[in-house]
Parts: sequence; structure tokens; C-alpha cells
Amino acid sequence: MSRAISRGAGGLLPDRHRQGDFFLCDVFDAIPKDDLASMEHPLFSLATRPDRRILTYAHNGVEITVTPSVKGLATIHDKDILIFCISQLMAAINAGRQVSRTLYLKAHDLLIATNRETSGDAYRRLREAFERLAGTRITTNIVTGTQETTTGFGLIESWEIVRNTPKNAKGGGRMVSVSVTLSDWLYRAVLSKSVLTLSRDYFRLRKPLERRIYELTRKHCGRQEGWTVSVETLLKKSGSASPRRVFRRMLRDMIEADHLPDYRMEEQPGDLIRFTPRAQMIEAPAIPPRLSTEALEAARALMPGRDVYALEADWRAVWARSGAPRLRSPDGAFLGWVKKRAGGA
DNA sequence: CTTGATTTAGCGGTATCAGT
DNA sequence: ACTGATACCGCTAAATCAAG
Repeated sequence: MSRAISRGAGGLLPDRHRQGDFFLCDVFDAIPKDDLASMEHPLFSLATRPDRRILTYAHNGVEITVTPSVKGLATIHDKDILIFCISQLMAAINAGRQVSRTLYLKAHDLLIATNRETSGDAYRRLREAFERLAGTRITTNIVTGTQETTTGFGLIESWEIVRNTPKNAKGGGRMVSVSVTLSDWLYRAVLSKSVLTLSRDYFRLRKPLERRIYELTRKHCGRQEGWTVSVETLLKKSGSASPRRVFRRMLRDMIEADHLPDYRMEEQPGDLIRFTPRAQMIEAPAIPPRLSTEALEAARALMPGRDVYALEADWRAVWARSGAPRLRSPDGAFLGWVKKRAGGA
């Protein structure tokens, strides 16, 4: 009854849904101010109850204001939805498919990938998440010479949930499709591929703070040998509203749990935290295997009706997962994997 | 200046609360 | 059940103050 993986202090969530890469898009990378892009601007609330703070960041005369709607700031859970959307978009781009600002998703996929329940209550929460995402407004003023340009935008522009009317019990009230229109700037940021690949274990992180810290480390440490940061600046970068001592306590719990994918964390004297990449991160990124069009055609024949490019993306994920081995025959390996899948389900 | 007492600030811990 | 934020509690060290 008890899953070993979820036992113990602050366990990881079970890995119930393996799929393609996930990507993170830094909101401010889209803003054409180079020195801003290098900064961290916490946009998403870590709190589990409505956060109605107005966040303001100022740097070199540029001011950024994040204003929540009455529903509160978008939370880091809501960001998961955004990550999912961006990842879907990136998968389509990488597969060479046509993309647009509006994407259509299956509600079930979204809920599973973001580690939510699939109960009826989950639909309500998904709805609220969209409201927070669309309601959180970002305002910037950029001064160039004698002119000052002030722009405002939301995290997503619009959203739509389509569900069957709950007339009969048969399929009644089921959420069938979700369409999300990303804001223009976010869409352009994804198109220009200014995204960061996240560990597939990202969604297994339970704590919001763990997710946030991972994002920060992913961006700041990357593949470097280490990153040392003071608790104070980490507190600021994370956007946590907790006092420093409570925040420090959370960090120590994180160190104790040692859940962070790709990175190891330790406390150092002087109120410092050091992040070092785990062993497998050091290796240079491997070149993904190329598949011939013939192999894709053969895969299409093996699993008719399936999107072969999605299959390819899935297979690449599995390949990367297994340590990115050098393949003598990528086509053969791919077709073998597809055959196994076609036979299984 | 030294001594002692009092306030202040920071830390850690625990309980509570409102969210998922 | 578990999270982050908050409010307490007790403890310690530094800072402040009031005489001697």
C-alpha cells in the first residue's frame, strides 16, 4: 500500500508519466533589454494561498511591475501549465510541424503531466489556474532617449475550456479540450528558442520551493562546476515571502531530502549555499540520433493513426534517458522501440 | 571607565492556517 | 497529507542604558 518512493520526509512524487522534454521559458528573456535578461525576476508566487502582493523590480531605470488579479498571483503550480504548453510547442517545432499561438490540448494530458488529480475538483482548479495566469499582468516601462514606452501583457492571453454538457451520466461534464492562446511575447520567446530544458524529474518535485530553486540553479549553475550563493540573495531570487530564518530552515530541509535533479546542494559557512552538478551533468550533451524519412514512414505503417513526430520525440527522450548511447543504427533502434510499443498497447 | 541590568535582534523550533 | 506563510515561544548575543 505504501509506495517506498513517497515515504520519508518530503518524498518525491511517483514518476507516473514519462514523455518528451520539458522546457522553461524565462518571461523576461523576451524583453529586449540585455541586462534585464540576466536578472532573476520572481513572477510566480510560492504560497499556497492567494498572494495579492504587487511585485516591483527596478534596474537601470527600467521598472517592471507584476500585478495580480483579485484571484491572486499565478502560483508556481500554474507555471507548470505554462511549462506544459511551451513544451508542447517546442515538441511541435522540433518535429517540424506548423505551430501557432493558440494550442489545443487534452485536459487529461495536462492534468497528468502537471501531476494533478483527475477528479472533478481538478477541473475547477485548472479553471482557477487559467484565471490566475491570464489575470497576472506585467507592466514594463522602457526608456529610450526621450521616449518612454510602457507596455502591459498577461502570462497568457486567453483560454477556453470545452466540455460536454452534463446531461446524462454517460460522459457527462467531461472536460474534452482546452485551448490556450499564449501572449505574443511569450510565443516569440519560444520561437526564438530562448528556453531552458528542464529535467524530466522536475514535475516529481513536490515542494514549490524545490521547483523554484531548481529553476534558479538550472539557469545560474548550468553545467558549470558549481554555484555558490548566499541565503539572502537566494531568498530574493526565489521570491519567497518567508523571513530569512524560516527560509533557511526550508533550504536545510531540502539539503536533508536531497531531491534536486541534476544538482547537489550543501550549506557552507557564512550563510552560503553551494550547488554542484551531479555526475551525469558534467558530460557534454550528446548529439541526438538522426532518423531517415524511410524509418519514419515505416513507423507510420507500424502504428497507423499515431503522430510519428511525437513518437520520435518520445523515443529521443527514452534514448537520452538511457544515457544517450552512441547508436550504430538509429533507424533500427527506433523501429525496434516502435514495434515493442505497437505490440504492447 | 567599569559594572550590571534591560532592551533589541536574530535564530531555531513548534503550532496553526489556508491552500493544493 | 503536505506545502509556505505566519505567529508564537524560548534562547543567546549584541546593543543600549544607568548608575557606581
